[in-house]
Amino acid sequence: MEYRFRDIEKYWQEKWKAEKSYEVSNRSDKPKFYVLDMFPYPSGAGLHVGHPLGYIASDIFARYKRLKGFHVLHPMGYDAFGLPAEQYAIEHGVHPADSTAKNISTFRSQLDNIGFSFDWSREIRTSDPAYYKWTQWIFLQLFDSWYNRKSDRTEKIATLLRIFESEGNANYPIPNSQFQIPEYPDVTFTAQAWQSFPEKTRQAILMEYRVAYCGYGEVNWCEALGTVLANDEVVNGVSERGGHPVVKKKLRQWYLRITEYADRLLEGLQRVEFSEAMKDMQSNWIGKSSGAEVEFRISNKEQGISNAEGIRVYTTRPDTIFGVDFLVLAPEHDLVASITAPEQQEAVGEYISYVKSRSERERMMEKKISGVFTGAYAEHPLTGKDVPIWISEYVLAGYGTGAIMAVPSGDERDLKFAHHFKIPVTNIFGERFTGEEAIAAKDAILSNSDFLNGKNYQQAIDLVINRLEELGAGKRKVNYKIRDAAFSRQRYWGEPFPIVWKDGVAIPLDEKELPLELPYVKSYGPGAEGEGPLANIPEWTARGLETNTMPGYAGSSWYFLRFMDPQNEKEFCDRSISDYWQQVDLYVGGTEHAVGHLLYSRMWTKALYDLGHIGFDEPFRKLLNQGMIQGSSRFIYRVRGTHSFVSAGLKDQYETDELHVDVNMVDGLELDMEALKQWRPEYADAEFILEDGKYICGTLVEKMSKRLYNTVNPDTIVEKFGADTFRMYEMFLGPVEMSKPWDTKGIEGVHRFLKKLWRLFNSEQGLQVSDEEPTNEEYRVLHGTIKKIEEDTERFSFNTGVSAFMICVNALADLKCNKRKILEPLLVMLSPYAPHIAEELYRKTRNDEHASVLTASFPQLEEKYLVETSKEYPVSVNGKLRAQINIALDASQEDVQSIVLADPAVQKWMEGKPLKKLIYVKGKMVNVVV
RNA sequence: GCCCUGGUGGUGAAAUUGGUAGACACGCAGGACUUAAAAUCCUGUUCGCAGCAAUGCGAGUGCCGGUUCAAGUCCGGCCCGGGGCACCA
Repeated sequence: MEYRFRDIEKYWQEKWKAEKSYEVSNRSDKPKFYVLDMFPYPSGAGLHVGHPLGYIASDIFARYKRLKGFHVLHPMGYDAFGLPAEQYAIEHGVHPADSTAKNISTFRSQLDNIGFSFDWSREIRTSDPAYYKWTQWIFLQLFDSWYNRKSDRTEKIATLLRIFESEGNANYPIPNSQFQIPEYPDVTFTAQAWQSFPEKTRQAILMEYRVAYCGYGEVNWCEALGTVLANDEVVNGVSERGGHPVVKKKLRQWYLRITEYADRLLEGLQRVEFSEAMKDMQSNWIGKSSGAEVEFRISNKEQGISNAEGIRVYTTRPDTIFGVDFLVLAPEHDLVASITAPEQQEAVGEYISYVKSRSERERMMEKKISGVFTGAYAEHPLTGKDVPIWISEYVLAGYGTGAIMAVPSGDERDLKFAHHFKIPVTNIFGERFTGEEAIAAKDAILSNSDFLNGKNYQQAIDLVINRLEELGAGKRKVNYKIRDAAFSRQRYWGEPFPIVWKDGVAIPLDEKELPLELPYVKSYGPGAEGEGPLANIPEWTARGLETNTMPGYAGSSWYFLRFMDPQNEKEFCDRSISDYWQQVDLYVGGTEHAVGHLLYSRMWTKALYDLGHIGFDEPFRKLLNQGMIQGSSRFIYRVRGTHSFVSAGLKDQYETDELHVDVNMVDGLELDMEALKQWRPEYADAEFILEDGKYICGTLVEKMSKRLYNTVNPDTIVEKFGADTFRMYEMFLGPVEMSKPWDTKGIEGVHRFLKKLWRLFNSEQGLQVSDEEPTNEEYRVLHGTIKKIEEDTERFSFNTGVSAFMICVNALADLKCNKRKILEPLLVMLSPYAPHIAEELYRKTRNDEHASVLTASFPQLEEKYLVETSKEYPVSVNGKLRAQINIALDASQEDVQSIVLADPAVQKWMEGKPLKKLIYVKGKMVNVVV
């Protein structure tokens, strides 16, 4: 009987579904294990062969853990809110809810084809009101919270109110916010003052503390998409999606105060198993640096402002303070207008408008040295000397204080600036500084620096900060690059905010009013200036409802919790259930979410933990990043202005245009010319210039994308070879973490392996399984495989795992072994990798309609079958392989020595030279040194 | 520029703590079965040299050097590819 994979796979997939084989309860005596994939955005393009890579890996691991006796939670759902569905709606008039539902059903049928063990009864969609009710609820918790720096926890606003009422805010200053609204006080107030504030002022002050807050801020505005984007959605000054230009704009926005969690987000990284690269990416994004804030008093007496204001700068190198030759302010800095000398007014004004005219992108592309002198001077806090104040675009308003002290001898950019504007440079590094290159190294010894002379960075930094603190001119300061996360989008297809605006005050909806459902609209056009489509709905605006919606990462920041208790209508997740499932033990997904989704969900988890809703503060215990499967594109070359296409090897003889063709029309490199003619009308009358009678295509590895005609649909692979072959082949391609181009060549090898396995059981006469007792050799093959599969699966080395099965089956085929006691454990081990064939054969060997590998256990390893009594050891003389000698495994060092030296082959190589040393590495080799 | 990765046959890749480099598979070459094809099976396949042959000798994991009886693996310096960050003071 041949291996009829289509029938087998169809049968088992239906059986699993009918019997709800993969549904899992929330209670068990077994230890738990939670395996989760980053859930997909259901795009219109459907799945290509790259998507399932991670799902297959996680499915193998989930199935493996079940066999190992764990109670495994392995759910799947859809990240269903997002921009592409809305863009599609604008272009095609299809409501996002409809196109999303359609896409989901395509995804589902594609996923079902591959035989995953997801518990579909737990499916969630972030766009489902029953789901986003709780997204809105969590938002309300964040809105009703503040971050208490003293306790280092998220706390209820009520505790802050009590503090304000009893002691004012002297001990709890307004968190560093870039969004202070001028008409409200950015000051400390007493308890009495608080009592006297009108409600509106109180609310405005509270807003400055809330974890989810609304404020005016510079945001990344994308005109083409008509929305605001988060920092991680902007790449090189253009939008990540679509590549549209992005400009800075001041708008009213919702934010998450993730900056308050920066230290805990860093600390938490030490407690999770993420790759070093991932941890680095997150730490760099958070960008913690420590240094000092130093105040320079303005000394330009003629302007009469010397008494009040000073310029605060942030520096990580306060030790170089004696090398300060000038200060530089960001052009947007608040003090620029007030300190500029009359004679410089015009130049400064011109410079500021020049900077405004430059887009973010231009600024990044061409790093020009530019700037202008303000005419003002500051007083050096230690030397009292006058220091000129400049403005330049290389100083960013958003980082530190928006002002720097420039030390040209210690900083490359400052030196270039000094050279460009011919500002004299003070040398504080003695001979080491030649004037050509700045000395940034921390081991440099300071000179020309008063009390810091002869000191290095380590020694000087404490001395100088202490001195500055004594003088009241500076203090220790930690800075972060991370910004509060923009949390609102001027879009339709997202969660509505459960917020009503009344006289400029944000009032949360009552919990009972949730979910606040997204209204059905006919037009998705933007509202007035910076407002979303919801602003066009009279009933919506009449209630004063917020017209922005939440960003894509809102729903995905907590979905792993909802999977634990997906149908709960009373809570987002029952505490006793989340106490059972705890963290996700294995989280599988791509690296593209390193600084977006992964940071946000970590922050939400910490907030929910602080507020007592869950019992753990890191969502993901271990993260496995699967690589991308890239497309291997194929090109044809059209001779310019003709219908002739020239084969790749001859294209240099013509002037040609390179055109993508569908990879599915190309076998290896050879084009199916008939298929091309049928493909599109413009190719119907194509002519070909061939080499060796074939048309050879050009190739390039690039991203797998419909647009490049290099996508391969898993359905076609499954149709041709079966799901088991597909699963094993994706794993066989290489380590899961690695990116690699898809190449169908080679899938035959895996398919052959499954056919060979099938033949071990089946001959023309039907099933042939023997109850004979296996030989020791057969047991050795089995137990060697058990050991290997267990080790490989545990360390996610699925590619070598697949190889181990091949080696095992080859050995059993050579031994003509069809013994039940060998084959059954083999099938159990194989079932995570190739579940359909394993089930089919297992049931047949058991001769029991109800037998299933799903209720089996991973076979127990019996070490005795791994042990051999003696072994052929390689013997090397001076590191060169000279002989193979059979040595008993329990032989002592002395025995080994006499056996080895007695061997004629070894004697020949020693030729009477004295033995210096004999190294016996057990189980590996023997090395004789002469 | 900074940080993180990786570099091994014609190809995808193995080698878990330093211990016979190239497992496993693709491709290729030859053979068996077959009228033929498909399917299946067997043999060979890092490179060079010698031999009818089994085999022997030499070289070999990006390059140069070091540690070690022994290095793909550890250390130092360089070259190249991939990913991330980028006027972050």
